[in-house]
Amino acid sequence: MIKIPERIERIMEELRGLYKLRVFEDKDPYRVLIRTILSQRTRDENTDQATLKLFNKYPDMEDVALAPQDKLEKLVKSAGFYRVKSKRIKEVSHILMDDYNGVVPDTMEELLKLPGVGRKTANCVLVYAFEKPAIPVDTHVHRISNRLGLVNSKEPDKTELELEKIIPKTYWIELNDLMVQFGQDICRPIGPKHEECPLAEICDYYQDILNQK
DNA sequence: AAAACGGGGGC
DNA sequence: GCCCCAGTTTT
Repeated sequence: MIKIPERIERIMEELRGLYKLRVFEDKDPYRVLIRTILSQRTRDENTDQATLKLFNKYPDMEDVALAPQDKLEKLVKSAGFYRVKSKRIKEVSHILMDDYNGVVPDTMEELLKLPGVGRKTANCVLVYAFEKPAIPVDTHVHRISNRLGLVNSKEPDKTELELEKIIPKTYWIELNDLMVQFGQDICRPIGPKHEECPLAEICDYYQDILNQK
Protein backbone atom coordinates (compact mmCIF):
# COMPACT_ATOMS: atom_id res chain seq x y z
CA MET A 1 0.00 0.00 0.00
CA ILE A 2 1.76 3.11 -1.23
CA LYS A 3 1.58 6.41 0.58
CA ILE A 4 -0.88 9.09 -0.50
CA PRO A 5 1.59 11.59 -2.04
CA GLU A 6 3.19 8.89 -4.17
CA ARG A 7 -0.22 7.53 -5.03
CA ILE A 8 -1.36 10.96 -6.25
CA GLU A 9 1.73 11.40 -8.36
CA ARG A 10 1.31 7.96 -9.86
CA ILE A 11 -2.35 8.58 -10.65
CA MET A 12 -1.81 12.00 -12.21
CA GLU A 13 1.12 10.82 -14.31
CA GLU A 14 -0.90 7.88 -15.62
CA LEU A 15 -3.86 10.12 -16.44
CA ARG A 16 -1.58 12.61 -18.19
CA GLY A 17 -0.25 9.77 -20.29
CA LEU A 18 -3.70 8.51 -21.17
CA TYR A 19 -5.52 11.75 -21.91
CA LYS A 20 -4.98 15.25 -23.13
CA LEU A 21 -6.34 18.16 -21.13
CA ARG A 22 -9.30 19.55 -23.03
CA VAL A 23 -9.81 23.26 -22.75
CA PHE A 24 -12.71 25.34 -23.94
CA GLU A 25 -11.71 27.04 -27.15
CA ASP A 26 -13.87 29.88 -25.92
CA LYS A 27 -12.71 30.93 -22.47
CA ASP A 28 -15.09 33.86 -22.24
CA PRO A 29 -16.30 33.61 -18.62
CA TYR A 30 -19.94 34.15 -19.52
CA ARG A 31 -19.87 31.41 -22.13
CA VAL A 32 -18.02 29.03 -19.85
CA LEU A 33 -20.59 29.70 -17.13
CA ILE A 34 -23.60 29.09 -19.36
CA ARG A 35 -22.04 26.04 -20.96
CA THR A 36 -21.25 24.61 -17.56
CA ILE A 37 -24.81 25.09 -16.33
CA LEU A 38 -26.07 23.33 -19.45
CA SER A 39 -23.60 20.51 -18.84
CA GLN A 40 -25.02 19.56 -15.46
CA ARG A 41 -25.99 15.88 -15.43
CA THR A 42 -25.49 15.88 -19.17
CA ARG A 43 -23.10 14.30 -21.62
CA ASP A 44 -20.69 16.38 -23.68
CA GLU A 45 -22.24 15.85 -27.11
CA ASN A 46 -25.65 16.98 -25.93
CA THR A 47 -24.18 19.93 -24.05
CA ASP A 48 -22.14 21.00 -27.06
CA GLN A 49 -25.13 20.88 -29.35
CA ALA A 50 -27.28 22.93 -27.00
CA THR A 51 -24.53 25.49 -26.36
CA LEU A 52 -23.87 25.89 -30.07
CA LYS A 53 -27.52 26.42 -30.91
CA LEU A 54 -28.00 28.81 -28.02
CA PHE A 55 -25.07 31.11 -28.82
CA ASN A 56 -25.73 30.92 -32.53
CA LYS A 57 -29.13 32.49 -31.96
CA TYR A 58 -28.36 34.56 -28.86
CA PRO A 59 -24.62 35.39 -28.85
CA ASP A 60 -24.46 37.74 -25.87
CA MET A 61 -25.52 37.99 -22.27
CA GLU A 62 -28.08 40.63 -23.11
CA ASP A 63 -29.62 38.49 -25.87
CA VAL A 64 -30.12 35.57 -23.50
CA ALA A 65 -31.49 37.83 -20.78
CA LEU A 66 -34.12 39.21 -23.16
CA ALA A 67 -34.90 36.02 -25.08
CA PRO A 68 -38.39 34.52 -24.77
CA GLN A 69 -38.47 31.58 -22.40
CA ASP A 70 -39.98 29.17 -24.92
CA LYS A 71 -37.30 29.96 -27.51
CA LEU A 72 -34.57 29.26 -24.97
CA GLU A 73 -36.22 25.99 -23.99
CA LYS A 74 -36.21 24.81 -27.57
CA LEU A 75 -32.58 25.73 -28.15
CA VAL A 76 -31.19 23.97 -25.08
CA LYS A 77 -33.54 20.99 -25.18
CA SER A 78 -30.86 18.47 -26.06
CA ALA A 79 -29.05 19.21 -22.80
CA GLY A 80 -31.96 17.81 -20.81
CA PHE A 81 -33.61 19.42 -17.75
CA TYR A 82 -34.28 22.06 -20.33
CA ARG A 83 -37.07 23.96 -18.57
CA VAL A 84 -35.15 24.62 -15.40
CA LYS A 85 -31.87 25.17 -17.25
CA SER A 86 -33.32 27.69 -19.69
CA LYS A 87 -34.94 29.55 -16.82
CA ARG A 88 -31.65 29.65 -14.93
CA ILE A 89 -29.46 30.86 -17.78
CA LYS A 90 -31.96 33.62 -18.50
CA GLU A 91 -32.07 34.59 -14.85
CA VAL A 92 -28.30 34.43 -14.50
CA SER A 93 -27.89 36.66 -17.53
CA HIS A 94 -30.33 39.15 -16.07
CA ILE A 95 -28.59 39.22 -12.71
CA LEU A 96 -25.17 39.64 -14.29
CA MET A 97 -26.45 42.58 -16.34
CA ASP A 98 -28.27 44.23 -13.46
CA ASP A 99 -26.04 43.56 -10.47
CA TYR A 100 -22.60 42.76 -11.88
CA ASN A 101 -22.27 45.29 -14.68
CA GLY A 102 -22.15 42.44 -17.17
CA VAL A 103 -19.01 40.93 -15.64
CA VAL A 104 -18.93 37.33 -14.39
CA PRO A 105 -17.48 37.31 -10.85
CA ASP A 106 -14.29 35.34 -10.25
CA THR A 107 -14.80 34.28 -6.65
CA MET A 108 -16.56 31.25 -5.21
CA GLU A 109 -18.59 33.42 -2.87
CA GLU A 110 -20.12 35.54 -5.62
CA LEU A 111 -20.57 32.70 -8.11
CA LEU A 112 -22.55 30.67 -5.57
CA LYS A 113 -25.13 33.46 -5.36
CA LEU A 114 -26.14 32.88 -8.97
CA PRO A 115 -29.11 30.58 -9.66
CA GLY A 116 -28.08 27.16 -10.94
CA VAL A 117 -24.53 27.57 -9.71
CA GLY A 118 -23.33 25.14 -7.06
CA ARG A 119 -19.77 24.31 -6.01
CA LYS A 120 -19.08 22.12 -9.04
CA THR A 121 -20.18 24.75 -11.55
CA ALA A 122 -18.46 27.58 -9.68
CA ASN A 123 -15.21 25.66 -9.59
CA CYS A 124 -15.48 24.92 -13.31
CA VAL A 125 -15.79 28.64 -14.03
CA LEU A 126 -12.81 29.43 -11.79
CA VAL A 127 -10.66 26.81 -13.53
CA TYR A 128 -11.76 26.97 -17.15
CA ALA A 129 -12.54 30.68 -17.50
CA PHE A 130 -10.18 32.32 -15.02
CA GLU A 131 -7.50 29.62 -14.85
CA LYS A 132 -7.54 29.75 -11.08
CA PRO A 133 -6.67 26.54 -9.23
CA ALA A 134 -9.86 24.82 -8.08
CA ILE A 135 -11.17 21.26 -8.02
CA PRO A 136 -14.61 20.79 -9.58
CA VAL A 137 -16.01 17.62 -8.03
CA ASP A 138 -18.60 15.90 -10.16
CA THR A 139 -19.73 12.30 -9.89
CA HIS A 140 -16.67 11.10 -11.82
CA VAL A 141 -14.16 12.81 -9.56
CA HIS A 142 -16.16 11.73 -6.52
CA ARG A 143 -16.34 8.09 -7.56
CA ILE A 144 -12.77 7.78 -8.79
CA SER A 145 -11.22 9.53 -5.79
CA ASN A 146 -13.00 7.09 -3.51
CA ARG A 147 -12.18 4.01 -5.58
CA LEU A 148 -8.50 4.94 -5.69
CA GLY A 149 -8.40 5.55 -1.96
CA LEU A 150 -7.57 9.26 -2.16
CA VAL A 151 -10.57 10.12 0.00
CA ASN A 152 -13.19 8.37 2.05
CA SER A 153 -16.33 10.36 1.51
CA LYS A 154 -20.02 9.97 0.82
CA GLU A 155 -20.64 13.53 -0.37
CA PRO A 156 -18.99 15.45 -3.22
CA ASP A 157 -18.51 18.52 -1.01
CA LYS A 158 -16.53 16.49 1.49
CA THR A 159 -14.56 14.91 -1.34
CA GLU A 160 -13.67 18.39 -2.58
CA LEU A 161 -12.42 19.46 0.84
CA GLU A 162 -10.36 16.31 1.28
CA LEU A 163 -8.87 16.55 -2.20
CA GLU A 164 -7.93 20.18 -1.65
CA LYS A 165 -5.94 19.09 1.39
CA ILE A 166 -3.91 16.38 -0.30
CA ILE A 167 -3.60 17.26 -4.01
CA PRO A 168 -0.63 19.53 -4.89
CA LYS A 169 -1.93 22.72 -6.47
CA THR A 170 -0.06 22.08 -9.68
CA TYR A 171 -2.55 19.30 -10.42
CA TRP A 172 -5.78 21.14 -9.57
CA ILE A 173 -6.52 22.63 -12.97
CA GLU A 174 -6.26 19.36 -14.87
CA LEU A 175 -7.64 16.94 -12.29
CA ASN A 176 -11.32 17.26 -13.14
CA ASP A 177 -10.98 16.97 -16.89
CA LEU A 178 -8.55 14.06 -16.80
CA MET A 179 -10.68 12.15 -14.30
CA VAL A 180 -13.83 12.77 -16.33
CA GLN A 181 -12.19 11.22 -19.38
CA PHE A 182 -10.88 8.35 -17.29
CA GLY A 183 -14.36 7.91 -15.80
CA GLN A 184 -16.10 7.74 -19.17
CA ASP A 185 -13.48 5.50 -20.67
CA ILE A 186 -12.20 3.06 -18.04
CA CYS A 187 -13.28 3.80 -14.47
CA ARG A 188 -16.95 3.80 -15.39
CA PRO A 189 -19.73 3.93 -12.79
CA ILE A 190 -20.92 0.48 -13.86
CA GLY A 191 -18.67 -2.08 -15.48
CA PRO A 192 -15.25 -0.48 -15.02
CA LYS A 193 -12.60 -1.94 -17.30
CA HIS A 194 -10.17 -3.29 -14.73
CA GLU A 195 -8.21 -5.22 -17.38
CA GLU A 196 -7.38 -2.02 -19.24
CA CYS A 197 -6.78 0.06 -16.14
CA PRO A 198 -3.16 1.07 -15.55
CA LEU A 199 -4.06 1.93 -11.95
CA ALA A 200 -5.63 -1.42 -11.01
CA GLU A 201 -2.62 -2.45 -8.96
CA ILE A 202 -2.98 0.53 -6.63
CA CYS A 203 -6.80 0.63 -6.67
CA ASP A 204 -8.58 -0.10 -3.39
CA TYR A 205 -11.82 -0.84 -5.20
CA TYR A 206 -10.21 -3.39 -7.51
CA GLN A 207 -8.30 -5.03 -4.69
CA ASP A 208 -11.58 -5.45 -2.78
CA ILE A 209 -13.11 -7.15 -5.78
CA LEU A 210 -10.13 -9.50 -6.07
CA ASN A 211 -10.39 -10.36 -2.39
CA GLN A 212 -14.06 -11.22 -2.68
CA LYS A 213 -13.39 -13.93 -5.24
C1' DA B 1 -32.87 13.34 3.38
C1' DA B 2 -35.45 12.79 -0.68
C1' DA B 3 -37.73 14.41 -4.77
C1' DA B 4 -37.80 16.72 -9.02
C1' DC B 5 -35.95 18.10 -13.34
C1' DG B 6 -35.14 15.14 -19.04
C1' DG B 7 -33.31 14.12 -23.58
C1' DG B 8 -30.04 10.95 -25.52
C1' DG B 9 -27.30 6.92 -25.76
C1' DG B 10 -26.03 1.99 -24.34
C1' DC B 11 -27.70 -2.35 -24.37
C1' DG C 1 -38.13 -0.71 -24.13
C1' DC C 2 -35.56 0.00 -19.90
C1' DC C 3 -31.88 2.09 -17.36
C1' DC C 4 -28.34 5.35 -16.47
C1' DC C 5 -26.09 9.90 -16.62
C1' DA C 6 -20.30 16.13 -16.32
C1' DG C 7 -25.90 18.92 -10.22
C1' DT C 8 -28.76 22.11 -8.09
C1' DT C 9 -32.86 23.59 -5.98
C1' DT C 10 -37.02 22.69 -3.62
C1' DT C 11 -39.87 20.09 -0.49
